[in-house]
Amino acid sequence: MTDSTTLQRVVNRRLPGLRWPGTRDHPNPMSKHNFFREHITSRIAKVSDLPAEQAARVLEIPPDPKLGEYAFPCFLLARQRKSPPPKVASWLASQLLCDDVVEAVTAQGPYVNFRLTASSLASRVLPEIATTQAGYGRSDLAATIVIDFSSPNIAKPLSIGHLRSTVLGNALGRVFRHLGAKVVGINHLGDWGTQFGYLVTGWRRWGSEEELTRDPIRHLFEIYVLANASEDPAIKEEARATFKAMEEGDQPSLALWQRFRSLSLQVFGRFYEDLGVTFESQDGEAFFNDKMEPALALLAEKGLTTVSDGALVYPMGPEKKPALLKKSDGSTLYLTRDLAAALYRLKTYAPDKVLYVVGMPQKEHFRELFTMLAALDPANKDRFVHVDFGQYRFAEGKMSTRSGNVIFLEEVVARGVEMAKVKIEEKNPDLEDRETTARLVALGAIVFGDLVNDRVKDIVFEWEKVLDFEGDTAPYVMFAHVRARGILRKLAEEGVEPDLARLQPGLLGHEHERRLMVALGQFPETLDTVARTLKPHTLATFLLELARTYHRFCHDCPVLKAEPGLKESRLILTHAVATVLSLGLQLLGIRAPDRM
RNA sequence: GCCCUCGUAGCUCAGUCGGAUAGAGCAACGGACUUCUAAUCCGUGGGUCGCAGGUUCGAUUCCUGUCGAGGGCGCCA
Repeated sequence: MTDSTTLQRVVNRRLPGLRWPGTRDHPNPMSKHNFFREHITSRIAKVSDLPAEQAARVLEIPPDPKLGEYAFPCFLLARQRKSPPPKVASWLASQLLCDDVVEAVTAQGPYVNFRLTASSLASRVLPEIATTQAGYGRSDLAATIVIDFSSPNIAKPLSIGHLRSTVLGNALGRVFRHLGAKVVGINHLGDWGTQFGYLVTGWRRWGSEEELTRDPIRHLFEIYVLANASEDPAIKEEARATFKAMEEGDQPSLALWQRFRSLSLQVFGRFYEDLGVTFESQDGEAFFNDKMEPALALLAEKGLTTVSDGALVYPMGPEKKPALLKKSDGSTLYLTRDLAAALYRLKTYAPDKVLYVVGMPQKEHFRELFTMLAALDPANKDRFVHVDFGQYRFAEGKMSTRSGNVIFLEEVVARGVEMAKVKIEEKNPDLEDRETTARLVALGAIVFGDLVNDRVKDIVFEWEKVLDFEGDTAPYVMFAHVRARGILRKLAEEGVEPDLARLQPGLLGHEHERRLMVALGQFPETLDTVARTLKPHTLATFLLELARTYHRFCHDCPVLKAEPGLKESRLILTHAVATVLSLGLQLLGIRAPDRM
């Protein structure tokens, strides 16, 4: 019942700005329903005969908030009227009178700037947040979205490289769920292949129950490395034979494999729990073992495959560049498994979109896969998206598992937690449950430090940066949240709770207060941008900006000691900020502590 | 050789649809805690947006070329 055009319809109605990679249209993200925007553009339309829709398309946010909340560039209008833009701007400004929404209309060069009244800002934004709470910014995107993410290899330790796919997929899933989509998270585990022949062979020679209990992944990895590095042809031969036997259902070997798999899942599970990562399915490559032949048959039926040098290939594009589906010895490949998996997912979940959160190096692989899927069914054309991302590297060069210069996730977390404990000792030694808070802070810093970067870029790994808790970091955002919670707590002790009935919107006219409200009002649009671009870093930078403004507010605008009326109003504002900071972090997979 | 991505302050990065004097953080220097947590705030210095063309009233943004970095290119995943 759902196909990509249905989604596009749904998306266009609900989120006009939502554009999926690979599509041609560039609808204006800012045209999303927004009271202030509509108010301003409808008034411009009334006096200038420029359609409101067109005015909305160019209405922008001024570079300096001092200029106002919105700005209308007059270049288009100027051309229509054959008159210089600054002249048109001052004419337009003179035609637009202030009202209870717009406090000042000023022409500045070719722009007309609009400054909103504090009372309209406050009465539009604050009640909405107060009533919707953690549901603020929710939408009803009626779509099913499958997200393939994290997908580590079993029996190997997680490295910092696994972090990207995991946190990106998690954040995207959370945002889409918030926007109303049904999200199917899939951990497509690397749990099959010749490597497991080596692992089982190695285990039979060097395996130790004791070591396996103590640190399963480390032990299995040692064995794997040992077996792989071995020059002994007998080991190589045994490994090959073992895997072949596994494929044919050899019970003793499969039992071992099953055990290693579940031990790995247990270890990964602790990390996923920390990050609030959940999956609807953890079916890995092995699961698709028996689903490849039918998939290949489907392709063959349509005459899409050919045989070349004894191998089964799919010829790509006009140059017929072959994508290899079956080796000349008859064994299958990564692409074959992904094809089977994709078809299975289509059948099982009937998704509108399937996102693969996988690194940039596999771009070509997905291009091949998506081309084949589109050839099978034209409806698949825009359904599949490779959410690609850059790699972690050192300033000196690349990380490489083989040469051993990798950073393991476990170590990053451990050092982060230690660092956070030192910081707590120094800043807030009376804090209860320091272990938990230190963990939240460290994990937040690591996750945020990743997500704050545009995913297409490589990330230079530096310990000092990962362990930094000041400046543009998760702890900075968390601390703003902690300050807000502190104020709420103090006032609660006085018996004062945030109460919309006591909001006096006209009093929140301080520059910091205005900026806070503007930012809070932009939260829903920010979520749409994340969904549209599949780039959570927009939300991360939004949160930094909101936190920064709130820290300034804390510095200059006392709540407890404010006059009656202003005090209650600032309390409501503080509550709204706390709500959005905590919600925003949560959508990134980060839990915000109440104290730190 | 062909294809993909990136290049913005000393360093790490933002910059929305092409729009106003290109913004943060770190590092450096100078200020602000008897006050709701100073993991904070304020100030100073720091830029040929890799380079050259093109499109445009207007380009960090779009196009072409070029240089630099990284990645990919039939029997790995």
